[in-house]
Amino acid sequence: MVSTEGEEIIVLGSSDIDIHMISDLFHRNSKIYTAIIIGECEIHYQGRASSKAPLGTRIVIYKSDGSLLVHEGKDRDPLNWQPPGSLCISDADKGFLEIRCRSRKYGHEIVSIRFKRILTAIWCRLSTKGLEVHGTEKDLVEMIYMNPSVISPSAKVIGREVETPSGKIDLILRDDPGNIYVVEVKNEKAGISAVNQLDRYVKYLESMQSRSPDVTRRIIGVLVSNGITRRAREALIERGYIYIDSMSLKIGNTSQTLMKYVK
Amino acid sequence: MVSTEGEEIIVLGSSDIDIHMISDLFHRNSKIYTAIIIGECEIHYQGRASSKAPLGTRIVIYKSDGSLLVHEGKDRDPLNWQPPGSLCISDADKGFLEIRCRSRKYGHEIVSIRFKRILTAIWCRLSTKGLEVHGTEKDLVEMIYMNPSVISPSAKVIGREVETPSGKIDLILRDDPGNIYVVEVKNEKAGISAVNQLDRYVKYLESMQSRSPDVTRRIIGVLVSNGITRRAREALIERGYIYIDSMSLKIGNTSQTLMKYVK
DNA sequence: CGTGCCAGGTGCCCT
DNA sequence: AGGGCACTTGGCACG
Repeated sequence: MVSTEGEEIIVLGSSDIDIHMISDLFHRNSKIYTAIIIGECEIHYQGRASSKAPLGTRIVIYKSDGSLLVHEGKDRDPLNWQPPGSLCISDADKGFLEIRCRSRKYGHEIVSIRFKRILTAIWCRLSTKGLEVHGTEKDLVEMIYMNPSVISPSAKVIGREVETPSGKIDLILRDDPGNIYVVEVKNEKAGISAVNQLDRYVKYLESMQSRSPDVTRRIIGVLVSNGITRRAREALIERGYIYIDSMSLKIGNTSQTLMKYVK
Repeated sequence: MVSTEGEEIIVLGSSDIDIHMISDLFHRNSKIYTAIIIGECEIHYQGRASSKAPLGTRIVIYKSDGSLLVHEGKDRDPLNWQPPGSLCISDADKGFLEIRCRSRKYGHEIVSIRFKRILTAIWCRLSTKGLEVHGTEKDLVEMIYMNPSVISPSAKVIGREVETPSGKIDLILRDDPGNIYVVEVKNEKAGISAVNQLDRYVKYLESMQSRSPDVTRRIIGVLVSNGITRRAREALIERGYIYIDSMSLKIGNTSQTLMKYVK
């Protein structure tokens, strides 16, 4: 058994493996420590869907927040998992370590891991700091919100995160001629669904407008995204909407306007 | 240094830590072995977005398929990562281990991990078997495809995965009276977007039909899903479409029909 | 807590 | 390789 500096980390090598000890550590440490067990195991999952993984060598991680991950030697995503807040019970019966993990969020979900052989088992305290990501869609919306003239020189923001029956509209602008801009922002390459989404918003505003026909304004759909697929662009053009590549905004070209598109 | 059975696994405890050795093993083993390093590190990410993680204790996993994961003590998803096929370069300069990982898929993406302290480092061969998941949407579509009478007693399948400008229609059925059923299947709880999607398909088929007005059939939107949100249900009803809970199908109640909804 | 929706989404399958 | 889409999506923010 290899142990370091006041149980900051506990590492059990293959020569130290005792499944009763592991099972014991597993239960005792789970509130504070993250457990990492590497070994040959079979996995059964039953819940929203179901799966069965044959015997294979995998990494099992049980975090102190109650999330369970089972990783193989490929892919970013775990082979099997259980969401945060799940409860694992380990069991050393019949000479094999078995871990059963129940989800709290999805009451009926269960992952069972049966180890045929354990190569190493580790307990350690990991940080839970998280991080801030920049350059996200929210930032892009914020940028346009602070500088709506990138859409049209005289445009002012008249709405943000506006609720509709079909979803929330990122931004609504109005320029001096009275045109209304419905702006949908995607931080990624826009596909058909983005155009559909924008279309819904425009249609909704048009239907609202038709209920009070005293003021009738032109409603212009604007899609701001980091690229657009061919079919999406076709659908956008067919509906008479406008596409703006987000890169042309990000590089600070704030003088670029949409006036050339508006007759 | 703890090593077992012909390098099936290599475990370096804190007393064995030599960052030059680790850097060396990191480069030498990356094609076959998955590397797991636990220690205090700072992380910088720059790519589609950007992030910076302060000093914290984390697990770094570099899989043999070239995917990189950095996990903290919470959440199912990694704090930082790099997709499969990425290339990591480790560096032991200035007394600190630094790992830089570049994505092939997103050429400009880079994750840099700078270790202040390493608690343990492990190399092992993991399986890459994957698994088959059952109970997915595809299974549900297949089930209805094989047994369309669950939608309407006389219904026959006349289309599957039918391409439209707004996306693919899961199933199209026709019953003896000539009604057309546009079936959208969701394996999860359906929200507004699902209703919008269904609405698009129906509208599209209606527009197709209006082009050839010799045959005019009633087109009925059907949403099959595992639950539905309140607003989605309202929108569905307002448009005159039909909701079927997928559970009522899964439990084998194949005699249940929709005739009560069809006038 | 339900609902809606973005995500550095990822992974799969199709053309 | 690009596109469309499901996912045991996860995670967050808001009513």
